[in-house]
Amino acid sequence: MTRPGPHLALLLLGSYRKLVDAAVRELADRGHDDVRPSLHYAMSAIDLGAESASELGRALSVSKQAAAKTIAVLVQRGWVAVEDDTADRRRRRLRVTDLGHRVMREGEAIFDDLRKAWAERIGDDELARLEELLTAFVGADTIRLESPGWIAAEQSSIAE
Amino acid sequence: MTRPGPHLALLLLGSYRKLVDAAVRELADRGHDDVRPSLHYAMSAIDLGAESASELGRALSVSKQAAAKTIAVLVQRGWVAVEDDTADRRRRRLRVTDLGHRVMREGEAIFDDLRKAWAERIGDDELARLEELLTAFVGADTIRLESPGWIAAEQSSIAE
DNA sequence: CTTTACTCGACAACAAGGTTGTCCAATCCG
DNA sequence: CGGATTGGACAACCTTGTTGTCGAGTAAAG
Repeated sequence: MTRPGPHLALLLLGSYRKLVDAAVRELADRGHDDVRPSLHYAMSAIDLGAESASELGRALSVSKQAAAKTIAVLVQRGWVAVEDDTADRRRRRLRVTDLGHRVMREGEAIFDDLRKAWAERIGDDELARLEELLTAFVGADTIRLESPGWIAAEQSSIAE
Repeated sequence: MTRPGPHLALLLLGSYRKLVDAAVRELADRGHDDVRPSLHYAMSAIDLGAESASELGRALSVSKQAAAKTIAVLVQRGWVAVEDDTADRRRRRLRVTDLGHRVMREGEAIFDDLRKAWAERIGDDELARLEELLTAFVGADTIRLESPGWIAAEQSSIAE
């Protein structure tokens, strides 16, 4: 046992990575190579209404240039399609393809399975309690599920 | 609420980032600019016995080249000193300086404070329980505290 | 001793996922 | 209308990691 503070951070990061690594590995086994969490969240944000690169950037709390790069990857894999916007000819409208939705559904199913496996080990109520505690810490009202980067952008009012 | 599986991953990542962001910010306020967690863990690993770049790489589960880059930063900031090894003239021995130790102690104190603030919000026993659950998930026996990257390396055999 | 194998660390190129800054075309607004 | 703003492309760069290559130093046969 080391100092409790840094250890807690390590535990949180370790749990996240264990979960994500397992999901990425499992997704690869099912034929979807190299699905990064960020790609999943980007598609999710598009589905939730981020129709253009700029909007996606705002939704994910990253620059529009970063969003454009992510979109380029998604398009190249055939998970997202872009079309010209007839109403606003500057914009390029985004749409998750059927293939993209399939990848998302598989990813979600895998995460659900992993969560279930964890629940079986520590108990359903314990896991629910854990999620509750984490939610309380992260701030339930400001949580933006489509984004893995919302924390940094959030107004930082950590208890001190 | 969205699907529980992905949400859990987001909660874990979010909690980690909230904790680390707060610590980095607080450390900056105290005059230690841009202390990345990886720098802290690298110094910790050096203190724990990683005396050379190659050893540090192994301790952190990264390539020796990546370790060398981290060392370069630490040396440039005066947190780590390198000396020639008289016994093995290939090696450059690493040592955390007094200044480095001071930064580490401050970082640990801040993490402890943040943990305490969290404990006050949700209760001491609840936080302890949370740590217990996370430890169980991450795998208590394989945990390597000095490394934020041990998870990925854990079950995928050997590297380098 | 010498040869062969291995290790250490340096250097270079590159990847992922971000960041700024610049620029132009299109749209909005006063 | 004309200026301000927005959308997106392009480029350069940062961080933190990855390979690959290499020469020098050490270890271990033979």
